[in-house]
Amino acid sequence: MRTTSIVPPPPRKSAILTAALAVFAEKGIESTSIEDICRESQASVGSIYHHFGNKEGIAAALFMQHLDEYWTELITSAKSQSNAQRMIHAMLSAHIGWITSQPDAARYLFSRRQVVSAAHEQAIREYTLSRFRELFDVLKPWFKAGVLRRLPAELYGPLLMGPAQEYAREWLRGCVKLEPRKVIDELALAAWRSLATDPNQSGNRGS
Amino acid sequence: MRTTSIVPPPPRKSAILTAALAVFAEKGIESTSIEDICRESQASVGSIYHHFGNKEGIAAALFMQHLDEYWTELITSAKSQSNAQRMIHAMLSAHIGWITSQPDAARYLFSRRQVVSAAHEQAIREYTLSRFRELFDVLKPWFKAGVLRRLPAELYGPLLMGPAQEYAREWLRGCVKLEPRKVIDELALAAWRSLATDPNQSGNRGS
Amino acid sequence: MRTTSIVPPPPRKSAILTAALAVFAEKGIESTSIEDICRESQASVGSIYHHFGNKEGIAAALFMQHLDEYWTELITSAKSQSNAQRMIHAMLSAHIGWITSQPDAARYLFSRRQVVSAAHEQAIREYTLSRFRELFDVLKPWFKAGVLRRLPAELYGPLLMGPAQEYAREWLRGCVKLEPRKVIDELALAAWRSLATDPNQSGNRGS
Amino acid sequence: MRTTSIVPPPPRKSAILTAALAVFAEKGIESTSIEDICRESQASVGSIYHHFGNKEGIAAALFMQHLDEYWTELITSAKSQSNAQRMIHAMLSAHIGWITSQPDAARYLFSRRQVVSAAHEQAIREYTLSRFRELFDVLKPWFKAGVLRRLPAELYGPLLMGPAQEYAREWLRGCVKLEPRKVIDELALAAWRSLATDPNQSGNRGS
DNA sequence: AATGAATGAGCCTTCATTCAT
DNA sequence: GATGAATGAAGGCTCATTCAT
Repeated sequence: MRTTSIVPPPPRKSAILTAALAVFAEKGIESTSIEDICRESQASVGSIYHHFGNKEGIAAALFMQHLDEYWTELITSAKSQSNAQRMIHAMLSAHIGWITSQPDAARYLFSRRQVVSAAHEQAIREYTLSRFRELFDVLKPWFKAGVLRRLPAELYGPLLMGPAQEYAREWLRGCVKLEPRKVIDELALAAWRSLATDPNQSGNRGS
Repeated sequence: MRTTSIVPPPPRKSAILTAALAVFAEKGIESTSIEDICRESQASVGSIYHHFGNKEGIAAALFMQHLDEYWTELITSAKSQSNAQRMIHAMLSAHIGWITSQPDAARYLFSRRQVVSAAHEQAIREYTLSRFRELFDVLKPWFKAGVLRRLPAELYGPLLMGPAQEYAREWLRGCVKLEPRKVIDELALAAWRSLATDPNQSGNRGS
Repeated sequence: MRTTSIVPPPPRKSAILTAALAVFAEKGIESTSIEDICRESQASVGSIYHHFGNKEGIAAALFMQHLDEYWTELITSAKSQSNAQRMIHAMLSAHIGWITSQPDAARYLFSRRQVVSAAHEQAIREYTLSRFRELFDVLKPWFKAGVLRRLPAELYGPLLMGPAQEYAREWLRGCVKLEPRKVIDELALAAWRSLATDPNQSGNRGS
Repeated sequence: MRTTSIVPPPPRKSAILTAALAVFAEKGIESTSIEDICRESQASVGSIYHHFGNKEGIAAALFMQHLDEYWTELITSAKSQSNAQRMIHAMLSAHIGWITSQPDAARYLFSRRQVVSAAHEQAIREYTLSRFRELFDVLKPWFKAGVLRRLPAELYGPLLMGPAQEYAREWLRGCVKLEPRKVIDELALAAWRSLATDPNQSGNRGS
């Protein structure tokens, strides 16, 4: 009886994705050659094209995978709290945590405005919008209670995540010394103050 | 005697810069070929190399030129105010105003993480840092007066400009309907709340 | 006992041939990829290689099969007549008829100079020559009787079939409106006039 | 004073065309790689693309150039005669002569159905049609005089040139021993008999 | 200053073919 | 018999850059 006690090498397809992420994160999609990915993944050119069709196929698969993980973590963390201010803090914490634990994925998703094809661009936008709405539903009670401010929809993203994104971009580029962990509270505070009706309240009102 | 005693910039050279900005903004530096710039500028390959040495030469010249214009505008606007909150508002206003009036330059500077060569990268970082300090000097009185909060240096950028940058990126990509003008007050408020010791104060304390 | 004592051709194998003919006829052998044939035939790559060894194997099998059908029809039609002019007419009729009823096969055989490998090239040439001789034997009496002209051997093909081939090529390319049926008589007449000793005779002399 | 007594090497562009013709004629367009053309022409890849845009660009330029030469020769030869039968003979003679003197060009134009792109295909068809009409004008008097038969337009090409084309294809493939010169009279006779109202007349009627 | 022909390394992609299951 | 993952050589084409004029 074979028990395959040795874990089989990760199937080619995922090896390619892993390799691609590393190289994409380092040099960007455009500057990454297929050969780079071959070298890093130990796969042949043919194999890559067999699984992903073309370079953009890899980029898109990678993007969707990590985007999904990111959002899931973000929303999960929000749902785990029952107070507006803590929710916001949890999200910022999750955001910074995700970036810290998966810097390559973060670099790939956020650090550069990667040009995934127009077709995928659309899919990504729709996906993002739907997750955003999901997140909004979680926060809805606090909007209704007047704890969080009513604003033009397109401002929520920037106010909530803008500072964190700006910080993250710098950190991911490696030119920031300040530790991410020590920054969460500040970023969360900024987001809270920007979004709260009364920035001095703790957000417990309503509960 | 010539009417203009100062020799006007050679029309070719500036035509090339103008063309380059347009194409760089649209497709990014990497995806832009010299031929693209030829087409757009009506100049020949040789002409471009004669004036700029190589592609990176164009990119760098363009980058420094617009980065300088941007910072000058930002700092000038800050200096024109004598109240912390108004300073912050003026800066956000200048930021959004600049982006609105020069979208291509903004796209080139902010929308993608453009890879200008390592050599210039360093120069750009130093330049940015020095202008940042200049800006800080303008705000220094309010820090001393306790109106603005003392924070880790690397957080000021994100808190002040993060939301605006995040919004601008979206707007520059063309997928935001909300008018930039209508957003300034909110972004300024968010920055103020994030940076002020007491977000409810107007920032006049101290003067 | 099975109803059909002769094992029917494996459906896969013939499905592959059918698919290959369609694609070869449309794009030519060289421009057809194995994957094209897979798509068209619903067979897997492995299956194709199992049955035919390689691409050329398919091309050759297909070529011989249809070449054989073509010649058989041509010769049979000639044999069915007992008068030189009618023989020629019958052949032209068979030629045009075959092309009309099997345009893909005709396109494959005639429309382009398909490059089947040198090895098969030789086999094809020999086969063609032998069938040509067979055809000649049928016409031999009329040569002996002086009804048909003695010419350099290599001219019989062109004089007999040249106009029809030229017409067929155009028709197969789809840029001819004139109906094939209406053209047979003319082509047959041209062939007759070209080959007959006395083009005004009907070809009955001698019988 | 430099007199450039040595003839300057043919400019790159025409060297490329010459080389391409040789290789295309030998292996066909599809089987010819750009590298083949580089080797044969001593030009660099870049040079080729600079002048012709892509492989098809070379193919098209080559095709038009030789097609034009061919037709010009054909029509000129027809115009030089004042008798229908001699005209036909002259055309066949020109056809065979052209093929003999420029076998590579002939192989390229006639031997295989080369796939020049759909766009050029159209241009070629139109060009051919216009030259065909030109040729027709030369023959028109003999049609009016009843010396040449009225037939469906699409049959003239096949009847006039079909046998010659068929012969030429074989000769160009190198598998015909019969000398082209000795064949002209026969091909011309066949064409004459096919097209003449009375194949036994010499075509002088009317003059 | 300006032009554009020439260069050649390098990139993305295709494709026939093999082979383990 | 059938499947499809894997391979890697080869091809078309792009592009930054040089240089003679």
